[in-house]
Amino acid sequence: MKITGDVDSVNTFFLRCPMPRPLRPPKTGSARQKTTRPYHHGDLRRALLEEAVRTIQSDGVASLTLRAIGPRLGVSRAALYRHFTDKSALLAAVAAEGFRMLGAALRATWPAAPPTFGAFSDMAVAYVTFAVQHPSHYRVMFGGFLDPQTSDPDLAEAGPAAFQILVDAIVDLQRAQAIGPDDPAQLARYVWAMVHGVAMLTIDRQIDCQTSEVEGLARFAAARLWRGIGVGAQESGPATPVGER
Amino acid sequence: MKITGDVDSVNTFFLRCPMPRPLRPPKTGSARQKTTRPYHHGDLRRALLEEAVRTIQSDGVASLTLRAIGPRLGVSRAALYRHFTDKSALLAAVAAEGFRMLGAALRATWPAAPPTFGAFSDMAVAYVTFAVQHPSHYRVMFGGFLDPQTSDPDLAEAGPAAFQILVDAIVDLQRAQAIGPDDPAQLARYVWAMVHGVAMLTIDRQIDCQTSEVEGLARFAAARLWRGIGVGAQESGPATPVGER
DNA sequence: ACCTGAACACCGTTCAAGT
DNA sequence: ACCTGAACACCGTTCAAGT
Repeated sequence: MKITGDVDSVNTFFLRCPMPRPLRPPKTGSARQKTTRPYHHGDLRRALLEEAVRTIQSDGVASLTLRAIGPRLGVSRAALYRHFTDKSALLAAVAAEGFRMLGAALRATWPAAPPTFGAFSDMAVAYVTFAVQHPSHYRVMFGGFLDPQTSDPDLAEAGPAAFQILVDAIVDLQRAQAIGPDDPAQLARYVWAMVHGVAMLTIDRQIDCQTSEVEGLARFAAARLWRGIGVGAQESGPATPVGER
Repeated sequence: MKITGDVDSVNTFFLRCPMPRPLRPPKTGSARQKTTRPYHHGDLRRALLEEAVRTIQSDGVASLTLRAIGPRLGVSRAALYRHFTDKSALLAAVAAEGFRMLGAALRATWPAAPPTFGAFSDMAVAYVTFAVQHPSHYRVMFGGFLDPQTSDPDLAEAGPAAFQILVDAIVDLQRAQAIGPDDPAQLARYVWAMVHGVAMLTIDRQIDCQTSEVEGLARFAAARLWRGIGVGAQESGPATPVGER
């Protein structure tokens, strides 16, 4: 078998993206204001969670250290263990928060009625956009850091709840006869895998990371997805969606 | 907006999979045979690489420790640094090996001629199957452990080479007029995101992990993908592919 | 109730010294 | 050339003791 296709194309979009990994922002004075609340912190749990997300955002999950985050808030390093039993509990809390945010973003795109291709496409874009705008949350949610079996109850509820929105949307579309009668669970897995794949490859910097281009790919994907699963699909989805280059 | 869809369905396939995380196999006698080669090891680099993959397979990437792997081969812990400059170099080597294996698996499914839906579907299945059979490699390749910018040259070549096979297949299909004239790069991103999504969600245990069911989903996805991107697609792809439940 | 400081058992990595 | 043993600067986590 001969390899023929345009060899250049791969180098133009695989492993390219000039955006540098953002550096930790300079420490502001507020990071050490133990003067105002030397003891009982207002909402230390919340503050620790936010500081953890901030750290992941700037340095990556790998270099998140529980030792550093307490002191950065003007608190001892053991203080964190009053609010999170261990590192995986902290990550589970980040993931649960992420699933809740993702769920809200998806829900916001879905109209009461009628379900349309436009709304479906918007939901796909919303999914990918969430991942691009909150890569720290997304990577914790899907980076394999969490034990998928026995996590904390908060996470065990938030994950499925977010996914259910996708299932519900598909059921809505089926009821409106906008898509065929395939097993909705299988369809949901298919659609989920699609948006998840785009999201993951994007935040891993393996496809374009510019927001506009990502939306273009998401809309392209949604249109192809629709033409694939739609009834009389050849004409109901846009042939050449926005964002194509 | 009211949540209506069958609530049960989510619990039946989100976060389910009884298969326990495999435990480290009991140490065999061969793991400590420093008697045969007390000094100059035959191919220590290769042995270290394999031991690392074995460790990731059983304990996960997170608990891969460079200290442990040398001694497990009957060698001091610093010996590894003669062959890999640091941990990320070791992971890069695992990833490069994985990309080469993946490339070979994909190439094997693609016939010299003519390109068909069957071959396209086989390639999708081969991609997902590779990930399921080599989850350690796959997670290192796509888990965000590697710096996508400046990795070692071996990896920088192997990754794009594997991806190019996908691009070439799409170009072949376009030349045979089996799929439409969309930008092949965009199509390749789309197809790649699809199989990557299925692969990732599967090895993260977020969708079914039984091999037969995964193949079913992969074939389902390939069929829907095809109906979406195929010319006169409604009749050229199988309406109800193998493995649907 | 919530926090602190010191401690324990780990890491990745280095380096003078050995063969 | 390749390997070793000890060392350094880190981790996550615990725990008696403080307020």
